[in-house]
Amino acid sequence: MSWNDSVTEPTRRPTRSTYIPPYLRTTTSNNTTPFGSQTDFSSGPRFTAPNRGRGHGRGRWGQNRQFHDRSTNANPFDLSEKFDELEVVEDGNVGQGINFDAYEDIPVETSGSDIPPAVKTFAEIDLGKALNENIRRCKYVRPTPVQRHAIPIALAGRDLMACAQTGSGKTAAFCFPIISGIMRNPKSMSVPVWGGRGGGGVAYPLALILSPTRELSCQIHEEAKKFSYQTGVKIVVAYGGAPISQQLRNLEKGVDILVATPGRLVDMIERERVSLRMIKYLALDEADRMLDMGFEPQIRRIVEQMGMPRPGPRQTMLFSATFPTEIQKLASDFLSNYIFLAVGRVGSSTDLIAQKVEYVQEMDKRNYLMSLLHAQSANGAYGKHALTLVFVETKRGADALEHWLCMNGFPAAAIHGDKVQMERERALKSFKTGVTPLLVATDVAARGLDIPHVAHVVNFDLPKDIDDYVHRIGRTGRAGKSGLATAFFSDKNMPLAKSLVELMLEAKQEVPSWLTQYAESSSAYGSSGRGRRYGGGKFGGRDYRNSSKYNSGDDYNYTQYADSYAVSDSYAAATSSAFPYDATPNSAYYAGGGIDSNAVGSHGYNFDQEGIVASGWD
DNA sequence: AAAAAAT
Repeated sequence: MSWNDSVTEPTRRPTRSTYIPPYLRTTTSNNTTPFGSQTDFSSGPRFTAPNRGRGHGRGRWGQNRQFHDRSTNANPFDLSEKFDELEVVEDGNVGQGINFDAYEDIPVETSGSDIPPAVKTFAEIDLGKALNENIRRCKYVRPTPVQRHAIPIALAGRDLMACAQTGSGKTAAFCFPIISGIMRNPKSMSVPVWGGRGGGGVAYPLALILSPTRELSCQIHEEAKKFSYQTGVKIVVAYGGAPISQQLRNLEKGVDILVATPGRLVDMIERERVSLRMIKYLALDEADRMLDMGFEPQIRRIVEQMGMPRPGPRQTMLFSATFPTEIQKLASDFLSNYIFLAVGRVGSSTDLIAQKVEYVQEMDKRNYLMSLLHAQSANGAYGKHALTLVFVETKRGADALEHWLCMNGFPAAAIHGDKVQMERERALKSFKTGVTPLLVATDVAARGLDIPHVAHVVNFDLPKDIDDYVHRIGRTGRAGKSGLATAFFSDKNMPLAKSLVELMLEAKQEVPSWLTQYAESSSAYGSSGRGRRYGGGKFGGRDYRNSSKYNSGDDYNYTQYADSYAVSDSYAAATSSAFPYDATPNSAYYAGGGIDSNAVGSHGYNFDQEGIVASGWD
């Protein structure tokens, strides 16, 4: 079945309010650069037009063109922040650092009608030459489990609600099909928006990717640029806190995929600089977050009231590591005959993250953290190769703890929503580069951010919601590497006890007996997060449509099975461009320079569970 | 109750 059978072919983008230079009105399908050869720009009617407008008029075309070329053709695979002594692994050695065992028998649940079968290799999917080349450049050898299932579904034009563990390659799972789909319809590909009198024209992106934080949008943009290198597919990012002018200029150069945070996008739509009329692909990253109480009205407005095509003509993909039932119900408004996909233990952390919970009184938290950091430091598990991310509850608390840590000789940065964007980015960068191997963060950093070398996540203040906990600890243990998560549990956290215990049991973690007792007594309050999963260690039943009161459909398939991945055939985790450090063997993480679990707390930790590399753990 | 997201 061809693409066009299942999805309405987009018409040519409107030209009423945009001017498309004649030489761009027909593009060939195999252009490897967005504009074809440079000679196209050596002459032509566009240069004969007088300068006008705001100085971005026709006379600037040549300059814009050059600038654009430089920005899009710059090789995105160069890693500016690569740590010196680590090298990108060569082809053939990829996978060396992956904990293959952890991905054996990974549970997979799919439900919905006519589910396209999963693939085992990228070669089985025809993503096209340019994308295949980029997959090679990214050193992705095999698709990750979520990619194996999600990509065929997306390529078949189907709507998708996908749950996959943190750090399992979700970004690529929705980017590849979008880029591939856009390339299959070269006629619809974007051309520069004509900057007319009174300020710019309207950009008509074909795909929209929304995410809940600015930093995450940036990260998705960076990833997507790698995936779309030399495909001619143009990707622009738009988010708040940065001058809108440059973002608007980027839009004028043409946009196929717009990555955005909601507020700035709405602003641009209201300014009539972006139209959603031509959107064919919509992806919500961290979809449950996007649809929770604070965000939902804004997202609903964007998706339902700002000119975007309806589900059906539009293909919608929702991704998250967690998907509460109530949110699934909300999300189904945006979807049409969708497939539900869950890879890994839904809403659980990966087995790669060792979770510890310490009982610490509020007043003792700082001292406890200090001793923990000293122990790490003495163990060599502190520094730019072993970053520690500390989550706190409030913005004020983040500033206070950052200050206190610095005063006590631990260079820390802090990131939260009260900082201006430049400070936020500076904090993140100094953390990533190891200038400050400590980052104190609010939930702004809880989701999606991929920071290599986060060896330890400390929940200085535990979140109220177990899902937030899942996302927070997911900042470590990424791309098949193991990590450590330590939580400071105080009396305030009683309501979380039950769901925390359930989660830890599901992840085969050792649960302290005091916590089990708390969980049992707190269950009297009837509170278990939203009380919906982690029960009985059984997997499945996550698609709310499968609960009996919803399941009345006839042509409805429900599949629950364990994907068996032979060890040697296991996946090469998302690799080098995004995660340039996979050459580091897992064991080395704990054996040298890593966290020795016995060194980080007052109690000896005796982990002996699957999924954790034994070395260093005794 | 907090956090995030436009100016």
